[in-house]
Amino acid sequence: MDAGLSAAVREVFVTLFRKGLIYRDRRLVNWDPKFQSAISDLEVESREIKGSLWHIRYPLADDPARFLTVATTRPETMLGDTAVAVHPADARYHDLIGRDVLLPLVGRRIPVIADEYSDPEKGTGAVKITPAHDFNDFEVGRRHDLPMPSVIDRQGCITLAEIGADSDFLRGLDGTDRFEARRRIVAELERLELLERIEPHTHQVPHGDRSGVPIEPLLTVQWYCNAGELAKPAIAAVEQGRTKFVPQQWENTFFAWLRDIQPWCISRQLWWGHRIPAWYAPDGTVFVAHTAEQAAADAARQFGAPVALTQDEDVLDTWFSSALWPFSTLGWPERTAELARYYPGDVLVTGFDIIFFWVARMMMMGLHFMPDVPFRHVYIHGLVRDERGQKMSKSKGNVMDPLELIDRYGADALRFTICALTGPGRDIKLGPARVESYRSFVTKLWNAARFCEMNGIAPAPGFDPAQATLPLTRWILAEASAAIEQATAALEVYRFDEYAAACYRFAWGVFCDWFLELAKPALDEAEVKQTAAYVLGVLLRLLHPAMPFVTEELWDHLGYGAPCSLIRADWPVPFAVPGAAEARGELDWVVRLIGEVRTVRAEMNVPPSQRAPVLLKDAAPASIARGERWREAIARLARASEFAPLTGAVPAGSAQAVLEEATIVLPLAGLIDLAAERARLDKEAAKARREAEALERKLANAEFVTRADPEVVAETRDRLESAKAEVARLQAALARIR
RNA sequence: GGGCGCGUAGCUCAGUGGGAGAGCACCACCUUGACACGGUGGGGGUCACUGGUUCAAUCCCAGUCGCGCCCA
Repeated sequence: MDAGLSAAVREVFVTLFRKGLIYRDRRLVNWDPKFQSAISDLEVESREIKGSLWHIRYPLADDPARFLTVATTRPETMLGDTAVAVHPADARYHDLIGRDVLLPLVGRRIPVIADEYSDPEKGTGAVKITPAHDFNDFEVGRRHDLPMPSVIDRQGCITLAEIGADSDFLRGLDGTDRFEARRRIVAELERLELLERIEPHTHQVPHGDRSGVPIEPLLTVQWYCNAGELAKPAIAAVEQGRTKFVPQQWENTFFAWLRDIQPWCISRQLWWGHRIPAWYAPDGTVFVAHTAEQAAADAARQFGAPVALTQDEDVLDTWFSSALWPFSTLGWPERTAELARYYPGDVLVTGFDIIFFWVARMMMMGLHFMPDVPFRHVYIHGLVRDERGQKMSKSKGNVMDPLELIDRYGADALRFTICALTGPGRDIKLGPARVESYRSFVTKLWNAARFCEMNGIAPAPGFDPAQATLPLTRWILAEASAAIEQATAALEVYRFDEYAAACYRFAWGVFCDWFLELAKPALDEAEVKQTAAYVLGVLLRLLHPAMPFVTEELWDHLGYGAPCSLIRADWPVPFAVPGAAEARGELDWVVRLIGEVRTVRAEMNVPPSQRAPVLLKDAAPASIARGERWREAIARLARASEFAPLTGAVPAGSAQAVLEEATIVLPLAGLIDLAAERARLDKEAAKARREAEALERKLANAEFVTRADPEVVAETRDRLESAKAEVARLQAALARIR
């Protein structure tokens, strides 16, 4: 054990012991017969077992001809029965309350008691009470002050030590395994005709989650921590928002567990772990101290002479020391500089299954000893499941080895994939196909950077986005700034999926698809090159958390900084760009123009190799001017042989599309099927008409106009105007080719 | 039994009280000057169901059905 952490553990144990928050107690524990140790409630899992409900006749002590029939799932525990309980309101058994029955096989007289634990609906309504081997029975035993003899030992075998034996049958059971004992007891009861019937019964049986064997509740002396007391500040801290769960709904899970927390059994009978700092004098007096020497000194003072002490053999539950992790790792109980700097932490990232085990315990201990919350936020992520949503498990054989995925697709691809799939409060389904598709994105970024490098694009140290003069550069810089804003906002609220999407959209859909394409003819201009380098630098910084290796490589190689400097580079912040709105208006128009032309050509099956003029009819002078400025891009990206305003009539056999006030005319006589073009325009017009009609209906509704937000009404009117205008232009276009 | 979450395009999932989205997959076309791990375009959804609130519901409320998880 690490010396520093051991010191923290001892300090915590001694302090809590002296405050009475740690104590020894004889209670029922979950005993794992395989590991030969107590385990916590959380390490117990219920498994559904197809068992039986044995109905056993318990004769009345003073009227052996009459029976009280009890139903049980564990007949072997009957040796330790000390009562039979019936519900106080159960008329069937009313006259029996207070009388005794004779415990079969054992012959002990045990009372019939009234207790609400007994459920009249279940079994026979009469339930045997074995306080030393059942948690509910233990509580009943406490309420009625019943004896609590143990009849099963730590190995899970019958022991007669506490009940004695006066028959060969009983003596023969001593030391037999609990399940073998069950068989023999059932057989003996049957022989004695005390077994009324056996009913098939499916029920939940507690199993050790690691050992896989049925848990045996055992009455033992263990060390306990008063978790109920320590939980109060932890609950308050979350209620007050000093620690916040993300997603917030997990607070319910946290509260539900802490508000109903049981005494925490912290001792374990294992050979590994922090040994309990408690020493016993020969008479059993316990001395809890930081060291053996201190304990010896305490004992000597108390007894007036030195006495031989033996240290407790048990070790502490691993979660006891884990609970101290947020401060024990920083040197506590020393008041170190690290502790001052790093406690409390900002965020704990973990899975929901750890909320009970670790998060709650770190909260309890942190608040008690520091005393402040150990972290401000607890981010609960989903589980990584296989492609079909199955939990990965070795026995199912559906475990994915991350190293194997990394070998195949790269660490960046795997990391970005998980980031992109991590929605709020949801498990993720991961498979090779998903990783493969995001690998394409890594490659895309790599190729974009390679293209930049080939064109001599290199970071310009003094570059200032505010000095940009061109529509193209102003536009991409404004887009970059918006991407920074989106990515940052997403990360701040732990929306890793939105962060990944914002980066993906900007890098691929804007930077690669449009900026680089539009910049191609202008790559000899310094401002364009510098802007490209600047924006690529923004992208590398934005993507670095999700794609550390590729971004780092490009950062170094392209000269953004020294090797390994990207991780320390400042996170990009949004910036102002002069004339951004105008630039965006222009570029959006160009993109839409090219898009419209592409759509029409593709739908009319015009092959890209077939160039055709792009003519603008009824276009405003500003639109014509815009088109002139982007003549080259329109030619290259819209496969235009020329770009010009249309004067005069639309040539026969033209395809048409509407862009705002203008109609795009593509003279494609002989290349397209005019009937198909008419059908296409018809479809477009019908769509626009449906839209216009829906908006008209809405505006015709007086309630809508008077009660809806005026802004919504105005926006609806605008939309109706443009829909109607589009219908008119499409109809005009149709009329020309009829 | 109590609690939480989920049902939106073929798949995986975002989403918002007012125009249904993305990625992948699919179909068609394309060796257009980084990228076929690519480019361009396209088809595809009664937003599980039933009621209610509202001028307006995929979104809010109630219930039903189905799925998952936690606790007992």
